[in-house]
Amino acid sequence: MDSLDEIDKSILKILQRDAKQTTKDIAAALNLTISPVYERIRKLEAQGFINKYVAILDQKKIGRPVTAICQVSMRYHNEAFIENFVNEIQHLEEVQECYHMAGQVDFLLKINVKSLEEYHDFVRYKLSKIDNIGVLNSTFVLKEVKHTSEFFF
Amino acid sequence: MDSLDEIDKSILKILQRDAKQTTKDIAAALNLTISPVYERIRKLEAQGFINKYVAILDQKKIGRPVTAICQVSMRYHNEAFIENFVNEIQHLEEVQECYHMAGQVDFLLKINVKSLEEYHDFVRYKLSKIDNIGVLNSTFVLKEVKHTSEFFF
DNA sequence: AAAATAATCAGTAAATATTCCTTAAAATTA
DNA sequence: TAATTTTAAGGAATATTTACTGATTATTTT
Repeated sequence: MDSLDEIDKSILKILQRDAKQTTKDIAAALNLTISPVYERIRKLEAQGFINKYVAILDQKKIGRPVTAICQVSMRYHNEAFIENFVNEIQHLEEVQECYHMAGQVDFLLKINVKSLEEYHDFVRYKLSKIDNIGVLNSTFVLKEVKHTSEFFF
Repeated sequence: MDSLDEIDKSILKILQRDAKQTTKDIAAALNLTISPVYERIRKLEAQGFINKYVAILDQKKIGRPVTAICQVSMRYHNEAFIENFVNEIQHLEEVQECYHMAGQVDFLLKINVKSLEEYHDFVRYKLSKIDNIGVLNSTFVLKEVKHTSEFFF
């Protein structure tokens, strides 16, 4: 089947915080031996509960301290324009997140760059080049109060 | 020193996509032996370029398909109220991201929940309970167009 | 050009991941 | 209820990776 019991949830909780924990460590934390924990993790991967394992970098340390939120509305709401926009966004490396929204604004984007100048270049030479963009509204993050990739259980 | 050369950047690029690649694999991709790659990774961790390694779960598969963007403005902009808000947010598991913003609105939050009903409960019984909240505006994600934790180089 | 420093290579012991088989528990069915 | 099937857990053996060492080569500094 495809549902999570309490042990599965505990494993996911741990791996969401620290994927470098060894099977041994996790087993010890859950009062189990290595084998069942190992098999459960492989199963969670195979069933698609776990998508991937990634390294999380330090935004400031790597020299990309500027985060902007950009809200975009399309001029016309044709499927072709929407599809084009969605496609173009995939190729823009500065865009970390992009959501098609309900409400006033069509898309909300989270953009990460080195500086305000780089943000300017991004908007002017990349984002604005996409066809059929109507309103485009940028605000900047003063402080990252919280940021996690964890889902709670 | 504390700056990244091209090899470091390549390593970080790889680890941001797939942290389960072995040192051997990465070494092969970069035409190096295991040792230098191994040492560089340890150094990148020690110097704080890499913060952590995490498992990324499948939002829908784990049954949490609703994402909301919630924009919050405070009634009064006292330091004490701000600090309190920031503190309270840390404890709310539904909040995946929270940014203190420049512009019209004080805070932008990304909330993840099981259902609209759960979102209602979150707003009514958790978020609204925080002192000094003025305006509170929610919009919902119709479609996640793009979402990555990668920083580009 | 010589000296000092840093990075890389190659090899090895220890730890971890992986496989396979056995046992126990739970659920299903006769 | 007992027998059967299914599922999860445990244990032991093997493969792989990690962590570390010392020697060698490249690079930088003076």
